[in-house]
Amino acid sequence: MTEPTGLRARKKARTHDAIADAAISLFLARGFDQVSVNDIAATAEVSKPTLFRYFATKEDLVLHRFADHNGEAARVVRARQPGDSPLTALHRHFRAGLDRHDPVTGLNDHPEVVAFHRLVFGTPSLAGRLTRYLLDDEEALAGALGPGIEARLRAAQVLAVQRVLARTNWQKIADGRTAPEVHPEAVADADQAFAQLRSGTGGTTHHGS
Amino acid sequence: MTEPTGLRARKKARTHDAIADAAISLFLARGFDQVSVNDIAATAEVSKPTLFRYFATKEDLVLHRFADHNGEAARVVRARQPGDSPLTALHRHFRAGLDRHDPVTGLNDHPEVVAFHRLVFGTPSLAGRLTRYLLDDEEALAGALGPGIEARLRAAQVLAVQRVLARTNWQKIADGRTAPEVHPEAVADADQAFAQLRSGTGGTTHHGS
DNA sequence: GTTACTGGGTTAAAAAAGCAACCTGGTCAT
DNA sequence: ATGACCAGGTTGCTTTTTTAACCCAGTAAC
Repeated sequence: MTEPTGLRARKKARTHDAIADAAISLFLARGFDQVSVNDIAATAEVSKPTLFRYFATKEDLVLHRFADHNGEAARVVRARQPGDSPLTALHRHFRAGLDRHDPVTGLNDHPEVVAFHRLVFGTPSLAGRLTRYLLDDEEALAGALGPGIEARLRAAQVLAVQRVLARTNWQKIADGRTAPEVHPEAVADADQAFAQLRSGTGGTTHHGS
Repeated sequence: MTEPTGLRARKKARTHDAIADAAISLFLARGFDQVSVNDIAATAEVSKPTLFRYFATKEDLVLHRFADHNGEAARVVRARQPGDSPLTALHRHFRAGLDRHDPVTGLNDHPEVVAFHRLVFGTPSLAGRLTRYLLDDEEALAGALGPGIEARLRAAQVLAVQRVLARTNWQKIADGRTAPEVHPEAVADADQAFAQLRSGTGGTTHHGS
């Protein structure tokens, strides 16, 4: 199961990281629009075509971290334990993210993470493209939940709820509070949110239907 | 006059250095014959064919430092000031090497350099190949000195003398003395050696003959 | 109102690197 | 002596990267 660690793969990963690191650090230092892709390529010591072979657009240089999580909700649903409803699995997964202070939950007070979030939400083109990622995620989740309009609706609701939860947590962090301090509220909010989702669906859709 | 520093050239230089550094440090740690080229390639994180694209033989992994100086004597002669004899130019150059403790003069007491010399002279295949480098150097110097057998003879004598000087200096260092301490003797030895060379040739061959 | 620059993104060709398989010459068992 | 193995070095093929040139959109200068 171990993916082959040849020279090629190792160097590819390093190049990817070098580009991403150069991009993020330049963006954080000077702002998204004040950095050209040429600057990034130069800093990462790769050519421009190489940069675009690793990242399709300038925005993706920032958003690949979210892209890595793409389809995660769908995966969680598909990999859930027999007997668990999709919502239960998603709830557990979000809760686990909270516990490990996963940045995607908004519950992370590392200065770098906070600055990163400010960068994303403070740059229109980034925030814009981020929503497109969410749409993909939503579509995948819908596919995992089943066919028909009902699944799509529920998928949209779930992701909307998660977005609000993350945004709420991030806001509290941005106001200067610490992650451990906010954690209990975040858990309570999540519990309430998922309970509300469940009431809407009745929680009737179980595995192996 | 600045040589173009493109990405390609920079990365090539880095790869070259990475291989050379990996090789030297492994050789110093375990000895020439106890290290395989596979080890070196793995440590430098390149493939074996790549290693051999940069260095023709395993020996060259050690000797490229000498190879870099290849043809130096010839260059010195060709670039000498008008009015200087070849011997004067070579003498001045050797003297300058002494003053800056250039490792090729043997007058360098840095532990790494000493260990490097011990490696070279203590490994037959290395010492052997080193003489081949000297032969190339000799041929180039002969070409710079002029045509005919006379130039060849003088070239051979010059390089032989330099080799003895370097070896003498190195021996004193190997005996535990410091480079600054040995420096005056080294200068005196060089002066005497070049004086002797001059007496043999009469020093009559001047620039712009 | 062109002209010219800048920035995001692409293309084609050539250099460089990786990989796997091979050749050769030694050494060491059986 | 035969066969297996290892180390130095090579070969052919594929993937990756560089390079330089280009396209298109905005925008500042004249």
